[in-house]
Amino acid sequence: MATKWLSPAEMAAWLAFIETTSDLMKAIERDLAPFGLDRGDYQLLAMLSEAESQRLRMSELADTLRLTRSGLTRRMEGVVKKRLVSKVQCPEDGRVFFAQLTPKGFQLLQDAAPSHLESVRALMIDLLSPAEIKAFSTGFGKIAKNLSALPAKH
Amino acid sequence: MATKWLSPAEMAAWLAFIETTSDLMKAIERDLAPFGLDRGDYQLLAMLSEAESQRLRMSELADTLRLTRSGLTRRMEGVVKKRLVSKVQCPEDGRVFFAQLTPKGFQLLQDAAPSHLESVRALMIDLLSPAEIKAFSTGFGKIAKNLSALPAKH
DNA sequence: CAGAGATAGTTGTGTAGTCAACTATCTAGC
DNA sequence: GCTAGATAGTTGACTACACAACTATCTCTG
Repeated sequence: MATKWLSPAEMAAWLAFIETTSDLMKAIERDLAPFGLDRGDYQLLAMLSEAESQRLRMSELADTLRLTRSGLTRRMEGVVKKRLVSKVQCPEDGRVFFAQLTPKGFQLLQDAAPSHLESVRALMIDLLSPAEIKAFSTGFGKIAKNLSALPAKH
Repeated sequence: MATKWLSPAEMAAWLAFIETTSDLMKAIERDLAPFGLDRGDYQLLAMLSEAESQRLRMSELADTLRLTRSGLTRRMEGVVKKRLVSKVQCPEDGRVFFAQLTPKGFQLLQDAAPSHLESVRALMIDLLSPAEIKAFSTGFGKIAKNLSALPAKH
C-alpha cells in the first residue's frame, strides 16, 4: 500500500483542528462551570428546550447527544437529581420514557445561555472572518454528511 | 446583560463544528482499532516518533497530549505493558523520566500510519476544498493563539 | 551543608462514559 | 391469545481520565 501522505497545507489543517478542539472545549466548559453545568448538561437542556413540549424520548435524546442509551441513563441521574429535568413514562408505550425539561431547568438554561453564547463568541466566532465561518459551516457539513452516509456500525 | 445572539451563519458554523467533531473522532478511532491502538495511543506514539532520540519527558509529553500528569501516568501503563514505549529515568535528574519509543512501538506506528492517514483523508481532508483547508488551518490557528494568550488557569 | 520550597511523577478517590447482559414491554404470526 | 422476537431503558463491570494529596528529588538561601 503506497501511503498517500498529507501535503503541508493539509497537515496544518488537520493538526490545527486536532490540537485546538480539545483546548477550546475545555475553555467553554470552564465558562459554564459557574452555573453548575458542564457541556453535556448544557447540551441536554438546550436540546430539550427546543423540542416539542420541551421533552424528548430517551433514545432520541441519546442519539442527538452522541451518547449510548446507558450513557444517557447515567447523565440523566445528575440533571434529574438537580431537578432540571424529570422523567415521564409514556402512557401509550410503557417502555418509553420522556426526558422533560422542568421550569427550573428552563430557567437555568435561560440564565446560562447569554454567558455561554458570549463564551462561544469570544473563543471562536469573533476570531473568524466571515469567509472562515462559511468554510467551517460548509466544511463540517460535508464531513457530517459523509459520516452519516457510512455503514455506521462495523 | 443584553445577550448578543449568534447570526444564522455563525450558529451554523458552531453547530456543524460541535456536532460533527465527536462523530469524526469516533470514526477515526474505529479505523485505528485493528492495530490495537486508540487515538490517544496513536498520538502518543506519533509524538515520540518525531522527538529527538524518539523520547520525551513525561510532563512535556503530557502537555502536548493535553493530559494531566496523572492522566499520562495512567495512559503510559497501557503502552508500556504492550512494550510500545519504555520508561527511562534521567541520569542527571532523578525526578524526571523519559517516555522512550521502543522498536516495537516504532514498527507499529509505521504499520498503522498509512491506514490512519488514509482515514483522515477519506473522512475529512479529501472532502474539503483547498480554500476550506486553508480556512480550517488559519481559523483554528487563531482560536489556538487566543486560547494560549488567556489567563489559562482559573 | 541544613532546611524551605519548587518540581516530577505517582497514588487514592471520584466521575463520565462504554459494552454486554438483563428486565420489561410491546408486536406479529400462528 | 401465546409465544418469538424486537425494542426501551437499566445495571454491572470496566476504562480513561481529573483533582488533590503524597513521595522523592533537586535547588536555593542562609
